[in-house]
Amino acid sequence: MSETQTLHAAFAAKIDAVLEALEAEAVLPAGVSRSNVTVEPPRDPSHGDLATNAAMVLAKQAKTNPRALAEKIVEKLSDDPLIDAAEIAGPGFINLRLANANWLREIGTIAALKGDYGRSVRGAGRTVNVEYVSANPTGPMHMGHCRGAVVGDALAALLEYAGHTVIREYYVNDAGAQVQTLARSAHLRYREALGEDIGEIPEGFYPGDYLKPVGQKLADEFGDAYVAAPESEWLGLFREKSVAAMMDMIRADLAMLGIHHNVFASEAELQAAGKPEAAEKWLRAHDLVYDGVLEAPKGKTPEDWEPVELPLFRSTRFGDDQDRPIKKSDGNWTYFGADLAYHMQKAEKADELIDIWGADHAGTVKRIKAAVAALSEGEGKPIPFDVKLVQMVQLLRGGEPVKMSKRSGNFITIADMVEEVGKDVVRFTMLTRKPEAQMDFDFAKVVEASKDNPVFYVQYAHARIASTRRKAAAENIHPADDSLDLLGEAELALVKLAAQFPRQVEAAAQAREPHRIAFYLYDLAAAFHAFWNLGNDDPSKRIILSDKVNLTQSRLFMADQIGQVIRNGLALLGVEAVEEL
RNA sequence: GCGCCCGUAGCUCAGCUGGAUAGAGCACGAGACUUCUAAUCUUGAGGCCACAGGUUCGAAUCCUGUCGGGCGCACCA
Repeated sequence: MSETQTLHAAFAAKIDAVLEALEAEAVLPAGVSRSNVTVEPPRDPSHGDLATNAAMVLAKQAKTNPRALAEKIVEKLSDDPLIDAAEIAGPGFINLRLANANWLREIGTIAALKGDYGRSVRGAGRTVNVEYVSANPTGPMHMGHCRGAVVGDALAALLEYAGHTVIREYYVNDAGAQVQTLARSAHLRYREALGEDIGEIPEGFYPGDYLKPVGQKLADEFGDAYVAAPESEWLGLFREKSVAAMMDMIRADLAMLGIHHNVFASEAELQAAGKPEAAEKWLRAHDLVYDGVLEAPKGKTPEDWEPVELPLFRSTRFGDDQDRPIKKSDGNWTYFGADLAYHMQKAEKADELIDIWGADHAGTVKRIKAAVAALSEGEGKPIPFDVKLVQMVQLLRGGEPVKMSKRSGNFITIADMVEEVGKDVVRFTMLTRKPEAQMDFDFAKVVEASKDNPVFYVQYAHARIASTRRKAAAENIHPADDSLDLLGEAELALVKLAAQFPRQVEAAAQAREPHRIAFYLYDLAAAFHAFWNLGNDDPSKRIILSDKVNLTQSRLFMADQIGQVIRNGLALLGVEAVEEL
């Protein structure tokens, strides 16, 4: 065990070694799968510090009963000096009571590892591409994008912390009809900037004021050169310029949330490089694309529906309800056709792909998963691919829904939100709910400085620790670790919870669920507040005791490490750890 | 009609990929401020985990069906 191995890692390894040994003794069959074995703190603390289900999970494979197997495991653990007691309980749990030295040592481990306490190598450097946001470059970021942006960003940070190499990617849909509309809308604003009265923005154009500066810039750059020119002369140019302007705006919006992507992948470039053609060719060669006619949609048949022959991808082979067109009848690629090629492109540089989508795209998950399965399995290296859907957020203000109208360009933007309630509130609130459940976001509630608001609660715990340190420093007492053995049960209980952080990181990363970190931090903060308040009833339990310098130094040192864990967790969520409120 | 997500305390939500007696916050009842920040804490009450079957040593968790809520169901993105 190295100096800086976390307690969690050490005991997981210990159990693993025992099982390995039992395998060598043929108590367990060779090559038995240990993936279901867990080592974790039991819910009920009276059951000890750690519990493992190893005996129950492996009993069947070992052709014995759980308790008999548990005895063999306990036998190997009982002479370990770091374990005070190993007991078999219930149906075959093994409960471990750890020597206090473990926890005192863990305080030192946190202090030594600092910002790296909780960092894991579990990901083994495997490259994961997380694609998130990918909002169309036709306007500012609005609320609909916010949750996916925050969840994707926190997930990326979490995976990185868990030992993966992470590519944060944004797919820029700069090739479809929507960006042509953008270009035409920008052309209107361009004429407006040159003094023309354009009146009401017509139906079918983007009406938002955010295009005015774009028009002005185009006017400054090109004068009146394109006012009367045919569309063919300016459409491409204006598209490029206005998309670039939109992306600048989007990047600025994302920066307000603390989000920065590594890669902005252009759909137009993807198409210019002939990637969709290459994908189609490959799929046709493997009989996964054929020319066929779609059935009329069931339930409601559109009036203008007519059967047309199109190149179809056999997504039904992979569980989709219908084969899906990759090209439109006008010869352009469908969104799906290009997206399929795009995923192939992402897979070239990653071992694993994750997409974060809004729930309104749920209907297209099957086809894209089918496509990735087809492309990667066909090439003999299946790429794990996951689409995480984030559900809708309903905006409220004092319980009343906030009205928005997309048509008039009147919607709540991310910039509005961050300005009103702050980045930390937006991020933390979005992360204190599992993404697949719908959520309400009430402007009135999230800014309340305590009640329904976990952000302040967690930050307050961190601020209290900082304030205590300042207060002690004024008395010339500073944190020190040379007499940690003065710490009692109350402190150790807190340390035990903090020691769970590395395990929480691994579990959250494996499940791809950053919200678990938020809930864990809430629990840790609650434990700290409770610890703090012990000093109200019993002054000897206060952290600062002027007449007991050694104990004070130790408590300060311990508290600092709790603060460190809170900082590490908040960093994963992209939330500031403040020194005072 | 079909697909996906959700349904856990009065309300808002967790529940660690199937574990031991299902947990927090708010609200409600009872308490703790000459303080290291009471922006906090202690304590009580509150549950047929939507419903019905199934899988097994064991289910809130997995499977099937029913009911209820949300989202989607073009060659749109």
